[in-house]
Amino acid sequence: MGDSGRHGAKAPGIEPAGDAPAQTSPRAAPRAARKPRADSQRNRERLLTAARAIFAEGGPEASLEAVAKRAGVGIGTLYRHFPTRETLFLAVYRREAEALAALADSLAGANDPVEALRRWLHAAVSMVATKKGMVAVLSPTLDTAEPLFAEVKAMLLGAIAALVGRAAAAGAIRDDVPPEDVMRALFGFCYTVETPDWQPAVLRLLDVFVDGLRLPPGD
Amino acid sequence: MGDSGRHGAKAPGIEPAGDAPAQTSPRAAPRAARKPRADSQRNRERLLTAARAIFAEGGPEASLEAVAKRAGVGIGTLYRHFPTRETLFLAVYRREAEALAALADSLAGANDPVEALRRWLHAAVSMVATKKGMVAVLSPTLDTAEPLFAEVKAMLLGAIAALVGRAAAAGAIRDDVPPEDVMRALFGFCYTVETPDWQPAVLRLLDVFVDGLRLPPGD
DNA sequence: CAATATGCGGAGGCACCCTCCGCTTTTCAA
DNA sequence: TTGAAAAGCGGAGGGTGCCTCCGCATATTG
Repeated sequence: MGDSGRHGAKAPGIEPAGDAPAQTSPRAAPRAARKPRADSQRNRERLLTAARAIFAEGGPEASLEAVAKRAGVGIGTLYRHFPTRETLFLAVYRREAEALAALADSLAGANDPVEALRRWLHAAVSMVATKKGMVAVLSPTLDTAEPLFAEVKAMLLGAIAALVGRAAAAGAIRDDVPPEDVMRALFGFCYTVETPDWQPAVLRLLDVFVDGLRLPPGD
Repeated sequence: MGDSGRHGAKAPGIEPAGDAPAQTSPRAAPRAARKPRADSQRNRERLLTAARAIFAEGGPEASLEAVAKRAGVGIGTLYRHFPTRETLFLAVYRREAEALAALADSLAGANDPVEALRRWLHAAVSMVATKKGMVAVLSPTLDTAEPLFAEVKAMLLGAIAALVGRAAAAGAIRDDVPPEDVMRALFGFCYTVETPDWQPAVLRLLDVFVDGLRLPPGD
């Protein structure tokens, strides 16, 4: 903890190659925003690919220097693109969260809302299956108010809330279990993923859990 | 990964101050086994106390050098008593597992076996509550065949198996959920413990889960 | 009290984290 | 096309933690 926040004001990471507002130069500075350098984008891509691979096999604690080496760039480059380990995680796993959110949308019109919830949870598990790091990354930060992850968390939470809400509105499941709890259950079940045969076990647990949510159809 | 297992043959840790068979000296070696040195025992105790405190606040990744410093001993002493981080964890948390096993025994005679299971799970949670490290320590190694933890794992698994077995035998819950799964659920729910209000949430989830295990009382 | 087994402590080698800054490459205006 | 400056690159370096090794101190024993 020495003198931090010195260079942070200048360029704390690079925009995700999206919509830069292109601040019109305020003074005698160069006219407009420059085009991002080609090598920068390329390196960013290589880092993401490398990180995905390294995290997949080494878990989320894997060495960042290994990521840089695998990407064929210097460690400094890695840190410039992704100032923290978390930034890198986020970039790697955001895509997965988007896919899950989309799936929830497509399940929104299902006939049996409980079955839809169950199916979504199963899908979430198999999505996690190939990205061993994802759970370990998201779980601890699920509630740490880490602003970076707010977006991913919100996407998943939104998906769950929609599914749970529909089922509860239909009177098919109890309505006193907040979506946060369902997410906690999902990630929790997936936590010990190192086991042989973990996947069927987790699916079974999820089924039990969903059964526990059900209400008798009568009412 | 260099030359390991060099000094391990000599004294890989110190006996837990229990029943040393006192190998009668085979050759012209000193007469009998010596009494363990007093400072050794004292240091071991101080290390355990320090570790409990450090792990409780810093999680299981906390610095072992911090533990040694807090205990007022050198880092070498720590490693002599507990050759690996896991050894230290084990020593710190074995006591908790024993308490849980005892509780399971005392619940063995309950009238309502499902309620007994539910109560035990709740108790496990509040036991974990004060030892934030315990779950994080046990979960990843639950199935890693880490021989050191086999004992603790077996204790907990035995407790769960007894409770689940009784309930299943009584026809009160489904019988196709192995005790390993229940343990996985328990630890999984507890995984994200950093949240405000995590405890009521976890208890709620466990209730839902137990409900999911139930079978209709008919049959 | 002397002898010796036993345990102590921390220096030191290694890996990783993250920052900082001189040099190279790319972009853009003229 | 060209040259200057912005943008980015790479890795040295300081810090921390892990774990080992070994000379020194001390408890135990006769």
